[in-house]
Amino acid sequence: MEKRILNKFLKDKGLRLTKAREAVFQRTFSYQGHFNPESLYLRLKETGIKVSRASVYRTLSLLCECGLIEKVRKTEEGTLYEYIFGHEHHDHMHCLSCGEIIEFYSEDIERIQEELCKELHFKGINHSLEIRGYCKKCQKKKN
Amino acid sequence: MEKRILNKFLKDKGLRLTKAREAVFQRTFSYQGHFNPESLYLRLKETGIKVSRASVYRTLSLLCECGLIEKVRKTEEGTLYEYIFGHEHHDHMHCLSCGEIIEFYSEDIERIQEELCKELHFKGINHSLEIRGYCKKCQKKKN
DNA sequence: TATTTAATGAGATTGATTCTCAATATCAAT
DNA sequence: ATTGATATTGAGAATCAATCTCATTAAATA
Ligand SMILES: [Mn+2]
Ligand SMILES: [Mn+2]
Ligand SMILES: [Zn+2]
Ligand SMILES: [Zn+2]
Repeated sequence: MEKRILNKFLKDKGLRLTKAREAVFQRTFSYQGHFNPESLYLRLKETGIKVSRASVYRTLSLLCECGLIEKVRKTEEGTLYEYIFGHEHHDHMHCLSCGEIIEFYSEDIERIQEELCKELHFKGINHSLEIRGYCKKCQKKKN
Repeated sequence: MEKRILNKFLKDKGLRLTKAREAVFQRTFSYQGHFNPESLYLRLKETGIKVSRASVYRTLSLLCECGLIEKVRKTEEGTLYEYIFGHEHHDHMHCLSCGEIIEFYSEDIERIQEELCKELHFKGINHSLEIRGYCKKCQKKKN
């Protein structure tokens, strides 16, 4: 399914489905979650697949363009991406201790945001909400 | 008032109130809003005040530590900071066209977040909510 | 003022990302 | 399958924010 989307996207833009792109795509898909370009690059390398960093970056841009993945935010370790195809929109809680990311969704928050936009004459396109703190596990560790 | 906080902070840490720090502090204060290190550095330079980039970065770290400013997020143009002393917590709408930043606050959203954290056994420390889209002005331009 | 120690600036370094460009792979027409 | 047109690749250079190094300078205070 994702492949179909990618194929159409590439064809429409006159781009080719090459081995490098295929490899990055597979690996991206295998994450089904959050990742950064460097870790993806290294995992490809480990597997013995030779794809240059440049191609990794270039392919991730394409995957963003066609809506299969999304930039989440910039971090100290580089841009965090997320595979979003088939995932509903959601927001994140981010554990400052272990890095765990908990996904959540609140209809109420979404609705209130829309109301606020209307009030302020702002045309909202998308948003990100990140709550930073400590996950259950890390709270226990501290005790 | 801010000066008093800064002074106490420096004294407690055995740090000195130097010209470079004073200059960065003044300039930071003058923003009363969002800025990045490079723009601050350039504005200092324009004014004929000689402070190195290194000192700008070092001083901004201190101002963060003592709670007068806060990192908002990393952008293509570097880390975005915000002067927060005396500002209540708020979130942002960010115009993708002109860059304008609209600040807003919703008690309801804050409350729901707390509820969600409780549900998910997450200890929330802080959060950021950014709504991206188009401001009133930029919506008009398009028509 | 002299002494001690923190702070500074210039420039090197790091790390993520992008760019360059010659070599290569892909595709479609033959 | 061969050819030709063109998109893609990888290696390494370039860029840019941020940090680090370290010799020199400035603050604090006795
Ligand atoms: Mn997610
Ligand atoms: Mn703000
Ligand atoms: Zn944790
Ligand atoms: Zn605007």
